[in-house]
Amino acid sequence: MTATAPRTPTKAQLLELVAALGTAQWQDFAAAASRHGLTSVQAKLLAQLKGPVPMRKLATLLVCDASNVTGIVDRLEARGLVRREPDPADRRVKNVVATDEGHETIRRVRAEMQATHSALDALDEEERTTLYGLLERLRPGMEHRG
Amino acid sequence: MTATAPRTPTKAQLLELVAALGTAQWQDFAAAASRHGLTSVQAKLLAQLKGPVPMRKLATLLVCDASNVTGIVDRLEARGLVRREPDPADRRVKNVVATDEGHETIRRVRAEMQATHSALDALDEEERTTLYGLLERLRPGMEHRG
DNA sequence: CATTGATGCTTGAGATCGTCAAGCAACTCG
DNA sequence: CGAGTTGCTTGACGATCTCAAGCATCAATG
Repeated sequence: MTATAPRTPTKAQLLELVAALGTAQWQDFAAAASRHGLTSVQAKLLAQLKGPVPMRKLATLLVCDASNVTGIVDRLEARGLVRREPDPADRRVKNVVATDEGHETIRRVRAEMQATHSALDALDEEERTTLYGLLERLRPGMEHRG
Repeated sequence: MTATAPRTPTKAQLLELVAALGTAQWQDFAAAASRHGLTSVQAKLLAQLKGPVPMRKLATLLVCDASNVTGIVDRLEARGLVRREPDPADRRVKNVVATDEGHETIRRVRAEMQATHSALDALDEEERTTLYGLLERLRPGMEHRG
């Protein structure tokens, strides 16, 4: 133990740091979205639309009530960023699809997350690989509470 | 160099993973807060109160308008979790202080973040140290946009 | 001391977010 | 067909958030 032996952080410290970074990234996202006239929630919904997604599925992904999704999609649709399309297999279902403008907008929001990008740029390839591996190990425990 | 060489993730993949974990942790926090009748924002404000904090400072910490803090503190105060105290040095300022019940409540919320805790438990000491070090390197870039 | 300007907090208006209860349409199964 | 379930919307209501306006206090200046 000479040069490279940082003390082991307590779980509380680690938790606090993870929380701080999560918050910082969310603020970064919210600010980028805001520059395009979107709220964080609207941008988050838009970010789910790689393809057609039923309203119900969106409620699950955003962890909120289905009735809430109705309003958010209403506003996005009014601005021409998404469309509601009938589902050919089930007439109850409405699939939400991002328009070209919608895709372009969320692409820009992601690109403009400067704080996050520059933070990640501080790591070299090996560090990113290590970080990715560790975060992947955290994921299972985090998401089975959906 | 033989067994341990996972492919380097793209920056986009890493970004997505960080976002997913941040969201998961936030949901975990919100759920724990909700069990104590608190909204996420109320709990987040409560979490800042290690000591007396002026309203203005809270607005800065929560990255929102000061008028917003007024309402949040109003509701916390109505439930006996915080108090407003006059600042002896500046009569314009009101310092917000957590009551004993307030401290106890936020302590429990933190303790009940099961998904987050069990996720961190999946790492051994060395991994936690490594993760902490990497996340600390990310921090500077993330927060100088406050 | 009086004036001017800045700062801290609150209030009110208005939009969004979020839940719950209720309702309608459509699907499923017996 | 009939009963129960599911998907979506609506309406009511509270919480969050911003902006503009207002009041009290502080700080600086003449």
